Amino acid sequence: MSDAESKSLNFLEEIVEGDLQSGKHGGRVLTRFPPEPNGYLHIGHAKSICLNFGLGLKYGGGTNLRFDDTNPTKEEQEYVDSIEADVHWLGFEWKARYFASDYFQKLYDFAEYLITQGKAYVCDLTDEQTREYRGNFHTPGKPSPFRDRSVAENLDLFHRMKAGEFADGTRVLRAKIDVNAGNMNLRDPLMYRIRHAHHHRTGDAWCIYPMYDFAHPVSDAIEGITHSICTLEFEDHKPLYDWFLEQDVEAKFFQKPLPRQYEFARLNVTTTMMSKRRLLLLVEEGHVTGWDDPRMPTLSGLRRRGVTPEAVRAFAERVGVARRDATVDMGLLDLSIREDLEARCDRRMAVIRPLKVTVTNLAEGEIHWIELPNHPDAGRGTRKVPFGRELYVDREDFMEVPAKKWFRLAPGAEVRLRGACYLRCEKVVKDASGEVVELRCTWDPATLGGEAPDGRKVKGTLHWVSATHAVRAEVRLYDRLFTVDDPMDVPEGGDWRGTLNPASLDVVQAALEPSLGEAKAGERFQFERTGYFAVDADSKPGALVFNRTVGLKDSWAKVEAKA
RNA sequence: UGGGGAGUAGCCAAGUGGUAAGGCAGCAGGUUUUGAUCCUGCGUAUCGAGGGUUCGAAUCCUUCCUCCCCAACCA
Repeated sequence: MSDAESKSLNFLEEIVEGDLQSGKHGGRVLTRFPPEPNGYLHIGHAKSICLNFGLGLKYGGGTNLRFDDTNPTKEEQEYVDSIEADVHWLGFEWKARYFASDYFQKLYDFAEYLITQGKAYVCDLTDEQTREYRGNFHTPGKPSPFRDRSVAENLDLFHRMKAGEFADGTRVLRAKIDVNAGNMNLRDPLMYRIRHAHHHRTGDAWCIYPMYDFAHPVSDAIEGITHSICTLEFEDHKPLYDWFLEQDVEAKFFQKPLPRQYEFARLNVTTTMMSKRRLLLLVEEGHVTGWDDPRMPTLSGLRRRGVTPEAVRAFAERVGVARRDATVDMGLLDLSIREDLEARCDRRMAVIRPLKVTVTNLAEGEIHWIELPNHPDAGRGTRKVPFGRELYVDREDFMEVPAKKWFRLAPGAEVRLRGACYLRCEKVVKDASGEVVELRCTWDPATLGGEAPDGRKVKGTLHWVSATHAVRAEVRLYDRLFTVDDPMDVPEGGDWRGTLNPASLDVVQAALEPSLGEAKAGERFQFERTGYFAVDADSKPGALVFNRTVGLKDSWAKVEAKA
């Protein structure tokens, strides 16, 4: 990173630094990450987490994890657990963990206060009528016939709502603001609705639940949040956020200065989607194996694929923070992953699609154990790899009619087998259907180790595995989940599911060098010339399973594409 | 036809009146027993468009255009 880049602050950092300088919050910085526990965290949330926790860390403050659990019909403990695990995995520690439901009593007390101030009223309109009265962008709203109930009546009704006297949907508590406001959020928004539902934390203690717009600012204020950061779509909720907090005119509920909301653009990434609802559909309809399917943009999916938290954080850093809608190329995530894995992974040889090679001038049973470095950087140790008469190379590394600039195996061509020797293809064996099933080759014993004493050069170096020593493993080759940049951009009447990539998963039986036989779930390797792979949770000794985390950059593919 | 945002190279993104950072992608080389990594070089971006203010504008004013969000008893 250059100096110029490291010095430029994003607009939120500028705001925080400005507040720090003016002493607005007495030098305090407290942010919060407020997920609703109704789904798994995805890469878009990662941006928000890195932003919120990053600000807390950078300015010596902290960040609260607060579950926004105000809707009992959608939220579950399972999601609470996964979210906590994901935040920890990403590498962040919250200063405190709260639930909006921790504040149900305080919220209720404040609502009661607003009623006594004539700022809130109980409304008996049905949801349909409420919508009608609210009007739309072009027509002003009409005041609810219940708008002018007396404080005493409102108080009584509100108490009885809480006591469970009324059925779901029969009454709501509304803020009395402005039924004609251009900002629809201000047309007497709902504060409470009746829901005789079991809440994952408060059980059956409540049958009225606060709405987000009421609960969120109040929760922020209770916790003493200084900067409440959310995404752009909440921008026109800000007047409401401020309105609620400003109604505490006697300062009986909150301490000043009040928290302030700031918005940034949410993250979009090509060839995937962040909609929790649609992600859920992918799971439910079986397009993926679960929330942690390695093709999912969820943190649990990325983790299972073998992505490290460091890579995700680096990605979030690169993506930046601004207020304009943006869609980042998935390639940027790939790059961040490769960059991280390049340094940390030991190298191994694995043949993804085995093609048999017989070294005809090598005696049966003659084995050379070759010592190979674990990493280009010295000091990372070595391991031994057996070289014998029967080998496998990747089918992709052989071309019967070589293309221009093809450096790999072809009839008569000589290549290097990584760490072993020079090898020349003498004969191609095909089966009845014409498919190439074996290459008969000769090696040059003088090149043992991989270099020719006579100085002759070879352009291609191939990975290989001894067939007699190979460890078999299932390898899951993952690719983009969708075939188009924006899966939602489908023609009229089309279904986004139609853009799902039918080849997003390719399962193959690979042949690995024997040292990989001991690989444990979670371990990561670079399979030389192929990509980065992680041992899947499904993996067992004797039945190994590897996930392709990301492929290596492939400049041959580019040459080929241009031809 | 209401309210709120945003428009800087293919994708992100700095810049806040003094004459356009950086990253990614792309292109061209070099090193290389991974066509990986690494290294070097390469961009005149009508700063959405027009008009204006100014010695000077991506930055100020003005008109216009385009895109995004808002009419859940969701968050």
